[in-house]
Amino acid sequence: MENAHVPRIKPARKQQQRSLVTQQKLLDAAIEAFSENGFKGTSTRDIAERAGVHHPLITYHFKNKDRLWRAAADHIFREFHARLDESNKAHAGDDPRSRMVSLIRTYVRYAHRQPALHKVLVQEGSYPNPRHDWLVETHLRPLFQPMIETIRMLQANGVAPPGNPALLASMIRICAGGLIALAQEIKGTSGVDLTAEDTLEEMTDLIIRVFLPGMESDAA
Amino acid sequence: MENAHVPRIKPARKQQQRSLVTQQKLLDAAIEAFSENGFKGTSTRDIAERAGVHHPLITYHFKNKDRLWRAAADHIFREFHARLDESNKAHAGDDPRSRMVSLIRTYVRYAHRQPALHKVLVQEGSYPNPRHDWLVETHLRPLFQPMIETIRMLQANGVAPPGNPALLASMIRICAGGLIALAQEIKGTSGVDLTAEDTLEEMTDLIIRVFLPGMESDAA
DNA sequence: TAAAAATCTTCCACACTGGACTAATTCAGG
DNA sequence: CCTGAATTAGTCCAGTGTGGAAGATTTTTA
Repeated sequence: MENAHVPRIKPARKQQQRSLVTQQKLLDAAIEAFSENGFKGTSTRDIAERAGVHHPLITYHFKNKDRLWRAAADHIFREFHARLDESNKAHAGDDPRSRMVSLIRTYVRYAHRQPALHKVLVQEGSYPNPRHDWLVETHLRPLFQPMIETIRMLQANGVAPPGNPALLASMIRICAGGLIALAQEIKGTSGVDLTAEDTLEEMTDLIIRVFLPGMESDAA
Repeated sequence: MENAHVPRIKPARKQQQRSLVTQQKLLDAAIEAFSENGFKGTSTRDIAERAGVHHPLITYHFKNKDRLWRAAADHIFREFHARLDESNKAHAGDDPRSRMVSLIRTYVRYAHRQPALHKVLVQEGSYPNPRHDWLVETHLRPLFQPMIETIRMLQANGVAPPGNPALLASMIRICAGGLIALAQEIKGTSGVDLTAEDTLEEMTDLIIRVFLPGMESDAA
């Protein structure tokens, strides 16, 4: 059969279902492993084993360890970003303070479900390296700039305490994500179990009380 | 200082000076390396190279990688504890709020000089492991119990906001240490440079304003 | 159905790991 | 200034790490 008509340059076959499953398993395993042991401390064999697949599949699907790391980080942050957008849309009409409160709640909820969100950051942020730079450029800065603006507005309204808004934003973030990431340690030192839903709620309320002490003196 | 590693039997001869130097170099290098890449991610060869000594010397001076890690962590926390004691002694007569403020300042100052104080904690606290358990038992709990008590007192005085004192204490700590550990990232996302003295000062003041908003209504 | 693409499995080369072991050097104490 | 313990240098090893080659297998498409 010679159908030598227009030779399609790339037929582009569709990706198979099993491939997606394998990739997802590898991503999940990678997130877990990297968040525990950092980039250097994690072996591709460990990841493959956690995922229950043969380790050369990492090369096939993600090229190498570095790209797998980026894919994993990307996965986490995209997912988080999606939650954030949902939250923003749902509370678009609220007053600034309520919007901030929703943002904090969304953050806490996601950090609880996916502690790697913060762990990976700390693991890679401990020293200068290209992965961290990439993370800052691609995800962190876009996420934080709006938050800083919101804080600035809340300060103008007298809801948030005065001071460098970037610092304040970082504090809020680290109080939520950082504490959840250190849940193990906090349990050990003080008995407070941050994996429990009600303790999390308590923590969220405390963050709000501390960082947004002003009334929602909504006037504008 | 504890040099219980070397002489297994009777020290028929006293430890040589150069040995102490080597140990110190190894400890410093180990702190740096472990805080960057975690326990798993750090090779003894890397540590030896940073220290400028041959790697089998680690075996000679510290027996193995695990003991070197413990010695390094011990070094950091003992030093920190010493600073804390100084501070406590110097401000023993002050009112509770002033004592807390001094404690925060001491903490920030040391975390700035030795960021590994917090980095090592996060690196090892990311997943359950014997080193972390040891750290909690040996250093963290003894450090934190008094702090929680102080917070409780400040809450009674109306200086600190109400809420779980253990959570509040953890937040204060992580706002100081965690932010300093993430200085790299914060610089990248918001341009705020937490390695600069005056920015640090700003951060400290902000922490105090946020977490100890009440007047020092000293009455007792 | 059969060829071709996509996916998976089995292997290999080579670097790095923690630790053991011995030889060489330095230095404290007589 | 000699002697031997303390310390350091130099090698080695068995195990594990990474990345990739090449072949086997499954799925898609024609």
